[in-house]
Amino acid sequence: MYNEELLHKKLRFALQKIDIDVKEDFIIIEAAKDKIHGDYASNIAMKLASKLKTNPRALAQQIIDSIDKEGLDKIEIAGPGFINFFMSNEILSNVIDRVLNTNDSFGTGDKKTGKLINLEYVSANPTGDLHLGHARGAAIGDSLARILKKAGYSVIREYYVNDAGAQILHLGESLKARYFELYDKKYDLPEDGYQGEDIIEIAKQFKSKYGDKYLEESDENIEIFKEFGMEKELDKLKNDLNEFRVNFDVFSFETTIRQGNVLTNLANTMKDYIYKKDGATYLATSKFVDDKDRVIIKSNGEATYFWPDIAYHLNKLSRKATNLIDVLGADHHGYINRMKSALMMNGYREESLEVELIQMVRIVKDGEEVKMSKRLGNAIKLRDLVQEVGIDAVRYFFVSRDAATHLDFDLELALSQSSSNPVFYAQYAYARMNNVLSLSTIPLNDKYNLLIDETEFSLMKSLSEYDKIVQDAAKERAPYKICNYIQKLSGYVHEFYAKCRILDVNNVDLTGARLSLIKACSIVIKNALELIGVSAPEKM
RNA sequence: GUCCUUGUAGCUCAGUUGGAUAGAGCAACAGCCUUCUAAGCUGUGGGUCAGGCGUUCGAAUCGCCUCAAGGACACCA
Repeated sequence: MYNEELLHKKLRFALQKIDIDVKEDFIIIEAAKDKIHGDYASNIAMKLASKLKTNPRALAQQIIDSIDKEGLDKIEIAGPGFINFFMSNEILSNVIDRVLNTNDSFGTGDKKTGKLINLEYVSANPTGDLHLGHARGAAIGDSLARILKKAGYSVIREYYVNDAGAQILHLGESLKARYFELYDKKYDLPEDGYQGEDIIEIAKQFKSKYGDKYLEESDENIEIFKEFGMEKELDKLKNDLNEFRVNFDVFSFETTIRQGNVLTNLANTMKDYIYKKDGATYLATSKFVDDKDRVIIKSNGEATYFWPDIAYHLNKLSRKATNLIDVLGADHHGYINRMKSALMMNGYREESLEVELIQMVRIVKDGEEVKMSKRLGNAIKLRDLVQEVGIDAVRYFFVSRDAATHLDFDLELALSQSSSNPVFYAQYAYARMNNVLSLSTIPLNDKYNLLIDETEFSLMKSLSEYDKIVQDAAKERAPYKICNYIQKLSGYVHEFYAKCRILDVNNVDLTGARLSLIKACSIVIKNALELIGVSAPEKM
């Protein structure tokens, strides 16, 4: 049980004693910002006073009188009615043993029963390399998956491949054009075709597999180009993502989803909301939470992206997912309510789908924005960026801020190995702790009453916050909170390191206790870095 | 025009869901290595929390209005 939990419980019992019954999350314990306010504080007396129309300080006194004071050095009323808690050293140092005993699994939350989260992210079309926008979605999606699991949720990580649309046709034609070029034959690159270098590379592979077998001009062989191109592109995506430490449990293909008469059946079950107008088929999403109806089948008979995607979301739900989370680019904003509406037509709650919008990444170079276009093949690729600045820096950079905020990616800063990068700060803290531990021949001990320096208390309090941070980050779908925590803990580590000499052969007891403390710190830093997919180097 | 996101120190961002004197990191300046890694630490300066009105014991946080930036409003994906 961590400190906030303990105080929470104490407060609830105290309130029960004086016949006040409140909901559990009405009680808020917060870490005090200033040391003169103790270690933790609660505003419960003020919140209750306005409800019960009594004096907050008097109420606070009543609560204090009836609270169990074990483990507390002091408890006092301050300001307008805050209750400040001063924890005993023994309670504060409990966390060290808790970390050392649980090790890697420290911070793991209780299993959330009856919940299965399906988390879809990246889902980039296999028509080219991943660019920075995808990379941010990948880093955030993958980190979120790790955090949710740590917090106790069951998670399925999923990638949706649109292998049935016009984009793949363009890919096939672009590949065909490049293949023809290798034989000095002309095949017009379609206007919307892909011009990236990677297509030329794939064309060479195509040639070495099939030779000149598919050089006829007819349109009939386009399928073979589509399939070959997609397979190669998808392999590349998987490789890049894998190297970026981003993984998936399931790849779902559009062609598989709409196999057989899935869409016909769906049209049947949803027929009450489907109508024809101007030769197109519409879905009456505006009957729910959308602001207008949406086309599902164009007048030329082709399905829109939306239509099979409904089938896909229903498919995910049919696999027992209780919560769907889509990590999408901010430009998909208009898509949210139409998909929610479609799901509601099928009897699901609006909340069964949650969308995390990833705001645009703007690339800035020489003070000016660099425009990206995947089609023209001039986009900054994830692979290139990773090669320049390393996986750790890229992942940390993309995750360290709220997904909803715009991200200016300064190309020069990112492409130069810069010591101002916060990831080094954290890794350095870890490496330092690790170095001291490896140098020492003094055994760890649990004489934590010897740890009385300010910086040591900061570390202990920081460690005991970890459980709560993990839960918060999971609940709010906010991986950046882990980064904030890492910075804070690393800062305390550096402060402690600068102020307190750890290894001292003349004081084995204190040294042993300090070694236990820094061992715990190194475990938690590594643990937290793992949640955002960043490595913890033993040496730097 | 409607909707979404954002607006906090020169720059990049936090701010524990309404709490106490608004915080970090860069950048600037001044210090700290005979001792476990100076990729570090300590200190100084830096603020109309975009602006206004309201809600209450209390607002950067909640509500309304205004301003600014970006995005979305397809028989595109």
